Amino acid sequence: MNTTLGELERSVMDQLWRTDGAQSVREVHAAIGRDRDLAYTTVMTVLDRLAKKGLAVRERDGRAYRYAAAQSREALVAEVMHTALADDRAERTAALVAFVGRVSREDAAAMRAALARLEEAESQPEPGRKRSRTAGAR
Amino acid sequence: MNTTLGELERSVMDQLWRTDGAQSVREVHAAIGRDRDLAYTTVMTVLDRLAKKGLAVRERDGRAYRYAAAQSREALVAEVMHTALADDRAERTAALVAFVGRVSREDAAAMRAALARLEEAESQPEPGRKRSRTAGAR
DNA sequence: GCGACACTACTACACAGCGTCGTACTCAAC
DNA sequence: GTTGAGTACGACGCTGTGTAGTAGTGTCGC
Repeated sequence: MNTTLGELERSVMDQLWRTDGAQSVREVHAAIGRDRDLAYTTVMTVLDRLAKKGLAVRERDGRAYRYAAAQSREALVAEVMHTALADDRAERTAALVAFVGRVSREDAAAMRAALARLEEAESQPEPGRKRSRTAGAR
Repeated sequence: MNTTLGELERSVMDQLWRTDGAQSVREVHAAIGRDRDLAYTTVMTVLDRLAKKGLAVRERDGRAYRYAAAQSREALVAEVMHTALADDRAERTAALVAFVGRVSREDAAAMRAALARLEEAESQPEPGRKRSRTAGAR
């Protein structure tokens, strides 16, 4: 899946993420159109392309379709970051080191916490304990 | 800077990274040409575009130019990963958590080590100690 | 000094992705 | 059956990328 989004595509995805449930083309059009003047069909086309790329999913609602983001924004970002990494072990490590080397203090703290939780989860593989854990999409 | 590379552009960058010093168009062409049959000027054009994008730097060498990668592969990967992250604090954190949540064991270890070194470097800001540290580009 | 060479600069063309719409077709409700 | 909302499909221009040819220019051997 090509995750390189254009500007309008990104705006539309933002709108999908901004709202919880699925939205009709008209709703997305209305929301996006507040800033930019776009034809209804333009938004429809973008939504259609997004669905074809797998970034959005759609469901029938009577005659119309309703669109929703296929995955949360953070999941997509994480995926992009992962695909940026090479396959080669040494190169992955080098890139990760370079990445970590320039994150902000807050970012570093967030990563430490996440890593700690990861370790914790691995060290006690009892399926009985129902930890809330990271819980992918919100 | 647009870091979305095409396939050939990526091959050329790989070749630049593979070798230490700067390379002439002819050298890059020869190296790339082992796998694919390309015209000399094709490679030259790509190298030129890469330089215009800031991904490669070139220096005169007599009549010819010699090209080298502007930054190490890991630095570029790290940059791509950074630009993937949003500006919004909460979103950054969420994305980082999602990212960390699906790294391999080795990746996690590498990140832990890098974070530890980061912390260590911050906790003792004595400028006297010349630590070798991560040493950005190689 | 001049021609052969080696390079670079400039230009071009096809194809794909994205922004942007228009038009035709299809149902359901009057 | 007419109308209105919505979808499907096609289209056009622009930009980026893969690919390469041709012209211009400086260097080197004779």
